[in-house]
Amino acid sequence: MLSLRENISKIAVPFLGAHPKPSSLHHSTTSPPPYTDPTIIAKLILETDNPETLTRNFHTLANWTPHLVHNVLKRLWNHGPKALHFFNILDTHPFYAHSATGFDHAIDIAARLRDYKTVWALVARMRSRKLGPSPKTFAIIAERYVSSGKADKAVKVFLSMHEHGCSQNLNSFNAFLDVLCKSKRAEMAYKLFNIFRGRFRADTISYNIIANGFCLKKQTPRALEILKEMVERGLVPTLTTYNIMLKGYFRAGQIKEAWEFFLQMKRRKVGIDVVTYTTVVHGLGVVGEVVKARKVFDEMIGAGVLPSVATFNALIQVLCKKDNVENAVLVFEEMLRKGYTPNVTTYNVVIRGLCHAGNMDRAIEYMDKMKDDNCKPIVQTYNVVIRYYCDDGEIEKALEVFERMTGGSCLPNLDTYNILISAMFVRKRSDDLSVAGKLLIEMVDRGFLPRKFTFNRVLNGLLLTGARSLGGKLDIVKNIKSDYFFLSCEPLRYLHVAGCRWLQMKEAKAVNSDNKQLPFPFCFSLSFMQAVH
DNA sequence: TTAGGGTTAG
Repeated sequence: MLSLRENISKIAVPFLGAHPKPSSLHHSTTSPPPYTDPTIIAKLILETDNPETLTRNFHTLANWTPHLVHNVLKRLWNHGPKALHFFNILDTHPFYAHSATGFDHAIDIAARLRDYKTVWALVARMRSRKLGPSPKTFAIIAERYVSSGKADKAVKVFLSMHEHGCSQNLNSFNAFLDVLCKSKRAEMAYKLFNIFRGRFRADTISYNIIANGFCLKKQTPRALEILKEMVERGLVPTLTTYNIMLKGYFRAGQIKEAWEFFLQMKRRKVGIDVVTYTTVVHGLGVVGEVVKARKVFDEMIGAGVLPSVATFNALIQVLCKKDNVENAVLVFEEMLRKGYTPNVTTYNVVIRGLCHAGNMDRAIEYMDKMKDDNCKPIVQTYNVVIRYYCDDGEIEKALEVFERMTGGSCLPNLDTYNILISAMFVRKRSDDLSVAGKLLIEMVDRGFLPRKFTFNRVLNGLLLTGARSLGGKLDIVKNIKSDYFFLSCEPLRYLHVAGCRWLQMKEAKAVNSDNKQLPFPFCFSLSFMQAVH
């Protein structure tokens, strides 16, 4: 039966539950002792439910460094609540004091959880310790606001930077424009740009950012206008400017224009570089011009520009997509022969190609081979393999890979949960549905907000199989008379009223007609339901 | 985390 990682063997950690014994600390000279290994520390945090134990152990350790803390937080990225817990434990450490980078990291995590109260509390704490906040801090906060649909809020954040003791300058202005542009808000960025370009003395970089923003939206004519304006103001385009435009044409599907632009760049001797070539190889490849892409790839060496790993990745990817995986593997091997070291992206591309060709076993082989090149599968690697197993109906194998993920200390992300939960509905087995329920609980625990669709599906599935409770954490109460369901999946509560929709309730309190709080599970009065609205 | 090239899916 599926254990869903409940039975993962506990790793031996020397300081778990007791003070470290000095004699046992230096048993290994080849690998670093466990208490300096961020992976082992992250595992310990994930597996320890007792906060006092963690606090005691972490406070007795004296070897914390910003670098170590950073690496631990990185590994806990997909478990926001635990990451913040860890940050808070060290914040009260008798000797260790968090660095500015540590604060930025924690702020990023809190913002991703949309816990803005914590975000601003951290900003205040940072300031009181004279660690910032820096322009970087505000770029992080702005980015999170924009990506959760609060662009206006992001603008306010930028404009209020100085109130938090952080000065605005051209760099922070550009960084902020870039945040807006990368989130497809080029129009808004351009408006702001027009208001402030005089005050901050907008430069080529500012214009490049805006032009790239329009290119990301496939609005190449707009991008060109911006660049024209730039030249009229006496600023000189750089190679980056041209590369932005080139990529923009390819992205917008204007292949003829892109090719013409590339030829122009060569003719005008703007000093095309490896980025230019990589853009062309990739751009031609994705529209199926594989032969031409390969020709450009071969041409660059003659032109004295060496391909980078990214160039190989581009070629390998397009061969996988528009040609044949075997040819892609040949390029992968060619790359090795030439002395290049593949990176995670290289492996991800090859693995995806193999999966797509139905060659799952070889995909797994490549996943195992990654460690030869000193890289480890990342969450995207696992997601690809899990997705293809699910598509093939190999649910057990998908779950095996999922379990292996945690064993390799890689935390699942929102995609992973969405892929797996969807897959739990194909076989229509009640066992699968309870796995879906457990996955749902787990993702909520880890700070991911499931879509209503996901919630509906899981709940309806469980109702169909007659399940009413999953270990007390996910409970369903059905009131036949008024036809509503209640689902509690702490810390979220969803209420389904008369088949309408799920309402998410945050910090909602259930009360009866005497305004007395009811214990869970309970039945609602109608007035309460309206109050929830 | 001051700009451009590789992973993800239509």
